[in-house]
Amino acid sequence: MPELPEVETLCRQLKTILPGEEILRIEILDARLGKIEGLVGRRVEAVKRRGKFLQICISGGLTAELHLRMSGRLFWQKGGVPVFAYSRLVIAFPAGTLILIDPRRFATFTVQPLESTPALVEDPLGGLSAHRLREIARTRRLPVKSFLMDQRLIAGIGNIYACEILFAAGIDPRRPSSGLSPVEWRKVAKMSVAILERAVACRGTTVSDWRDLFGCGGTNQDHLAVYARKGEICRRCGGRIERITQGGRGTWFCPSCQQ
DNA sequence: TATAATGTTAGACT
DNA sequence: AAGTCTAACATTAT
Repeated sequence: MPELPEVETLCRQLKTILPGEEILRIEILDARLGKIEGLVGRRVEAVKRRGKFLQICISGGLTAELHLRMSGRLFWQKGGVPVFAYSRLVIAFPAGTLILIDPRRFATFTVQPLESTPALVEDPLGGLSAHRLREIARTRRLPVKSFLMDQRLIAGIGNIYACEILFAAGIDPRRPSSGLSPVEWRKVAKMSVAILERAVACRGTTVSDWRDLFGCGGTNQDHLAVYARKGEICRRCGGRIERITQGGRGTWFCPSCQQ
């Protein structure tokens, strides 16, 4: 479910709550998450985002990393003991309780020493270098849409935003990455930053079930040009949006606007 | 009942 | 060896 803008939304909200809070209790409700040890009694020092990972830095040199994968959601509850369907993890603080909801159970939560997490290759929120993108892509023949979604290359872009970025850049998602011109890479870089920053400003895209930390939906779905719009009219050219499958995922695009 | 869903990855194949 | 593709993970909704 969550891509960079959604995780960034949660991160910004958690930053206003967690730093300084002591971890009072951790409840694991899904054994798939594994054992979590050494956190109770420690204090949250910072909250950060690393691609689609949410990092909670803990006193004593530990970092807890949460990845929501496809269906994970994070809720903040003040007072009471809320019981949601599909609750998988509960972390209690003096100020309230953090709850992981995850129907499909793909989410992961791991605790590691502070500096053991690898640095990102590129994070589009800090701006993207078109030149650098082109350099990474030079030897790769995979479709540019799959390229944008490869987390080892660029961190944070998932299926919705990859489709939207390529529409905004006017590029056919099937093009081999190595075949884009410098001008085209400049468009991709520029649109990646623009699309993601707007989505952050909108607090994410709620097409089915995304909710922020306080249960509110985002508003970026109002800006979607192609995602999940198969058969609908392209607002730029009046043609029809098509859906194809790439790497097992749906890709929506406008064949006449994207060449 | 079959398909697809905002993610990642192990293993197979080239 | 490195790049790319496929199936699998678990569950719900259409």
